[in-house]
Order: sequence, then C-alpha cells, then structure tokens
Amino acid sequence: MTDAQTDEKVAALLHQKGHRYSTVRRRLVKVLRTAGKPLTNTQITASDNSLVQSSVYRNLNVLEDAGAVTRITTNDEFARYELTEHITEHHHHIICTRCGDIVDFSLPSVLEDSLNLSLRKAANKVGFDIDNHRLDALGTCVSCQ
Amino acid sequence: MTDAQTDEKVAALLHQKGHRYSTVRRRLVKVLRTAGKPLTNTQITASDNSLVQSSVYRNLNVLEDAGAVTRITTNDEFARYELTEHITEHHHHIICTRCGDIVDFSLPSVLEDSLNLSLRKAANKVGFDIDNHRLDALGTCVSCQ
DNA sequence: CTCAGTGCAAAGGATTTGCATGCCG
DNA sequence: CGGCATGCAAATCCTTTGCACTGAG
Repeated sequence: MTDAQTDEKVAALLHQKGHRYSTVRRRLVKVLRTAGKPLTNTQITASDNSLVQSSVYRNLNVLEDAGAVTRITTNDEFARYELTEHITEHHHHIICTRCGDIVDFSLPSVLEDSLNLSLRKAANKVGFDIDNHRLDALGTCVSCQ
Repeated sequence: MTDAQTDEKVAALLHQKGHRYSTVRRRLVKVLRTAGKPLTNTQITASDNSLVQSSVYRNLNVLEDAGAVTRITTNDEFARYELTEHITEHHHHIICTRCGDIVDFSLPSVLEDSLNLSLRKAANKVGFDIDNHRLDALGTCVSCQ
C-alpha cells in the first residue's frame, strides 16, 4: 500500500468516527509507516520531534479507536504501536526479551490456516468468540546476544 | 505435578539464586497453583488477604527472576502472573479483550511442532535466538458477549 | 465562527523502593 | 546472631487529563 493509499484509508477510518485527519495525525501515521515495526511513544517523538508526548498518546488512542492503529504490550514497560492489519498485513512479531526490540514476520498460509482452525476449536469449548490471534517469538536479538 | 512436587521445584529454583522459600512465597505459589490461570496482583491479594500488595510485587519479581513465575501483559492495564511452564506445561491463552480474563488451552502437538519449526526459520533470517513463543487467542468471554 | 485538535503542566495509577522491624537458617 | 524478608508509606514513571489556545472547515 502506498503512502497515498494509506492516508486515504486512515482518513476514511477517522471520518467514520467523526474525527479529522489533522497534521499531527498525518505525521504520526507517517512515522509508524516508515518504521515498519511497532514503536514506543518515546521512539515516535524521537523520530519526529515536532510531535509532543501527550498529543502522541492522545492521537494514538484516537487512531486505535478508529481501527487504524494497534497497541501492543510486550513484557517491557512501554506500550508499542503499529498500523493495523487493515492497512498493513496479518503478521507476527519476533521480540527481544532483553531490549524489547521487535521485528515483523509472517507464517506460511497453510500453517496460519490450521492455527486458526485449532484456535476456534479451543475457544468453542470455553464459550469464547475469537476475533483475532497474536503469535510472538521470544528471544534475543543480534545486538543483545 | 503435586503441591509437594511444585514446592520442591520452586524451592530448588529459589535456592539456586540464593533466595529463601519463605512463608509468603509459599502462599503466593499456592494461590497461583490453585487458580490455574494467570492472576493480577489484585486478584492474588484478594485470594489470600494475608498477602500485602508490595510484598506480592516484590516476591513475584524474585520468583520470576528464579524462573518459577512468568509475567504476562495483555492489553488491559494490569500485568498477570502464572507459574512457569517448567512447573506447569506448555500452553497458550484465550484472552477476553473486554475484561482481561484468561483461560488456558493447548495445541495439537503436530501443529505445535510445525509452528516451532516456522518460528525458528523466521528468526534465523533476522539473526534472533528464539527461546520460546507465545500464542494468544483474542476474543470475548461468555459474560462479556 | 465554531469546535475538534494541540501543547503545557499537573494529576492518575500500577509498580517500585526506602526504611525500620521481624523471622528463617 | 546476621542478614534476607516483610509491611508500611512514600517515590517513580508511563500514561491520562484539565485548560486555554490554535486552526481547519
């Protein structure tokens, strides 16, 4: 998806909820898109220092509510944010348990399918409705080894 | 694993790190063991009100460091804790995105194996060493539907 | 003009820490 | 006994919120 297509999609999601696609929000989306991996608030403001901490938090919440951004919590103390899979594609994360760094990856679609099937089966037994799943590989990145 | 076996294992893990298996820590492990699912600090102190918030946090950290307890962050604001898979067994979670409640489940071992293989392959490409993985199904529990 | 969006500073809230006391080894 | 463990209260730090101002429609 190109920058323009992304903007169009995000704009639509926001307008649907009665929000504007303001300058700050455009910058925020740009940063997330460019990074190509989940970022913390600190990483975001560091990438574009016209962005202010509180506004970033506030806008991430708006974007999350609109379905344009996903909040991710690993086990370090910071929440991280990425564009939703509506805009990118379904994928998973390899997480460094030392420094919290994250890399995206995908699974063969056959495997992804059988996974979904098994999840739905397991969920059925306990009466849950499943919307989604998340799969993270936990390990140590190159620089932390 | 019986209560006694669990205690023995936890004691060994603690002693290895030079920690004692104190009364409070025993109670803590008992609560986690009985629950059979990840609990928040609040749920823990509610289950055994001889337990004090700060001591629970402190001891959960000690137990985590010793490898007896795992810290889990869902997307609600509380961290949850469970006994590690050294003591229980490898399993996954079905998480309610409304109330944060968690239920354990397991995957067919064939699927688990191919999953591990794929994860290792993906990790290799980016130079990560993989220790473990986590897979969560996200949805809505019976009472929140 | 109007009202959502923004920046700044202050408040919230889960978690951590300092310190005096208690208890296990 | 000696030092780790504990409880209490205060401090931390990510995140949220109040408020006055700005800017897009």
